[in-house]
Amino acid sequence: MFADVVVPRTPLDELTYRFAPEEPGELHPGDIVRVPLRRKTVTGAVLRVRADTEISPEEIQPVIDVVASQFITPDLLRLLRWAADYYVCHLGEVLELVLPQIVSGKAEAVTAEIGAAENGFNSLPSELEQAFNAGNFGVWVTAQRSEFQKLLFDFIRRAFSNGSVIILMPEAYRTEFLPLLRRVWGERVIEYHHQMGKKQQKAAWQAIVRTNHVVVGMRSAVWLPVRRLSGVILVDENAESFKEERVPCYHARDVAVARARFASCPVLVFASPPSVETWWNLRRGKYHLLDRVNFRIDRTNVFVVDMRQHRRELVSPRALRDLRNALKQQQIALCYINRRGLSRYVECADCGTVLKCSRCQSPYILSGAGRVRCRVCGAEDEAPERCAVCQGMNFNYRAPGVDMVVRELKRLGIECQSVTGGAQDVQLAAADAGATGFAPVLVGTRTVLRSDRLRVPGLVVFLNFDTEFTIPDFRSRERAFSLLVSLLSRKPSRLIIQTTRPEDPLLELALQGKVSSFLDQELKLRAEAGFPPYKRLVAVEFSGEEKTVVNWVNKMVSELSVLPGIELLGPVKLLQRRQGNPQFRLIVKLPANLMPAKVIDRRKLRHPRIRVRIDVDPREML
DNA sequence: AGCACGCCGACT
DNA sequence: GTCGGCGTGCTC
Repeated sequence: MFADVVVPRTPLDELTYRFAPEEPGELHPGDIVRVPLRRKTVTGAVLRVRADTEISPEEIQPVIDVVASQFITPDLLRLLRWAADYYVCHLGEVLELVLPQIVSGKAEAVTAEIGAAENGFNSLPSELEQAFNAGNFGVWVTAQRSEFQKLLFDFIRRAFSNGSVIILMPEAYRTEFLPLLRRVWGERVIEYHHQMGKKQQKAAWQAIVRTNHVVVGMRSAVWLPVRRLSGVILVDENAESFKEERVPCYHARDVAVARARFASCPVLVFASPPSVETWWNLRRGKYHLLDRVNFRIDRTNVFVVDMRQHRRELVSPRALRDLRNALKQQQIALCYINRRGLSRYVECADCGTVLKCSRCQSPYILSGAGRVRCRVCGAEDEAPERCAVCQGMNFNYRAPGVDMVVRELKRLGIECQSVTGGAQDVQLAAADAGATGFAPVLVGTRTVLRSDRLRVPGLVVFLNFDTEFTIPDFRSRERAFSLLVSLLSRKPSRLIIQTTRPEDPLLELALQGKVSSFLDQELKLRAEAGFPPYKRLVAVEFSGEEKTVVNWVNKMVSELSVLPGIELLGPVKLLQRRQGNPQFRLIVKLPANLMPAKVIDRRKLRHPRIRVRIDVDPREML
């Protein structure tokens, strides 16, 4: 008999080994086995057992022994194949996610045990209840926080009486929900994520694979080889951390849905507002909406400031007044700006000349300590005191960042501090403020908003909302809209939106809470332009010595462009980050119903001296 | 990914 | 005549 075995942490697919049925005992798909590979013994997973093979007998090695029988469940085996096909990677790379390094492949023998049956819970919406009864897959979406909180515990109870529940949520939600979950399910609630330290993570993994639990994690938890998956919950599908940056660059939402489909269990998604992809699935009846997506928004404390009236200012008089009031009342005030640093380009206030890089003529970025830096070639220089053309000494700082805002606010006599780190940073700053009785204005990029998610924010100022939706990226309008709507739904005591495009329908629809209208419009735009969800994008990145890469990319472009139904965007040379090899990025647009691996052949892209990285469903175009 | 093989230059 | 640099290619 022969077994097709996949070895984690290798860029390999199945390798065939032989076994005598009586020797290691009978082998099954999902077994964890030890096999010889080269001159070593490695641990792998059996994907398939069969009676014949095309490989010549002298090349075939025997299975050494079985570490754990039927450890990987059939639904997870299907997920492995799906993920390798979808994310255009090897099975070995996906298996690594299921059997991570920390457990070194030594999985314990497993006992299947069903969670304690629980009584006395409220019944779920009938369709969802039916799905649980019949053991059916389905995706249920809720957009209202109150509704989601009502459903959450009943969904878990219902699912947990049947097997394990995997809950995927960002850190900010975890700090809120974990204590509540622990109060009900005690020890059966287990955290699993990368912030918890290797030792703890290993202990969590071993407990989770032994018996049923309520698992709470971020994206990696979606791959856990739980005994029996009976429900998945995904909170805040717009959270950026659901997308993995390393290969395979999976999105936890998509993996969760695929996994639930193979495991035939329901998925509950809290999406406020839903993503365009989810909205499309709701519209065509693939997902079920449990409530409404639109919000009732109280506009009395929301102000849109037309910055065309205040061209030269970073902070409008209205915002300035409110920030001063907030300081006086010791209320938490947040200033949001989309960029870090001081300024993305500097121009002479007198003649309009833009400071440019001496080497490549790209606009210089003003960084701290009076220096300028080129983001294309990495050159760095002393910031000049005078304009080279007219000798003027006044400069305008366009497209300012966090540091510039801090500088400007301080000049205006506003106590403030920048927040750069994670959510904890702001919690700390807030706690600090509570202790000292003084709350400076907090200035930052997205984290500054995320931090305050769980409480009602005080004053929030969007300093330059334009940069949110004018970025040339098909997702930028969706991102800007969801940022605004999720903030509005948290009802800040006062919100100021500074923009030079107050008439943009995006703003009006957000301020009216008309989520469905916006998403419908967005779907129309995506359909017309041929973007997701109507098309699928795959980014292929090449890096290496410039000349070699250019030649190779051109060759790949000519090979890919002849394929039917394929459209190529680029290639584009990416802005260089510090020193290193130049990177080129090619975006392949394919029909949404095609599996990427059916079109993109990894082996053909390979080149000995070029690093190739494939990102399916990239988050950004650049 | 690792790891061996192999073909070239520098050294005993 | 040997050691070791890394470019190339394979793993059942």
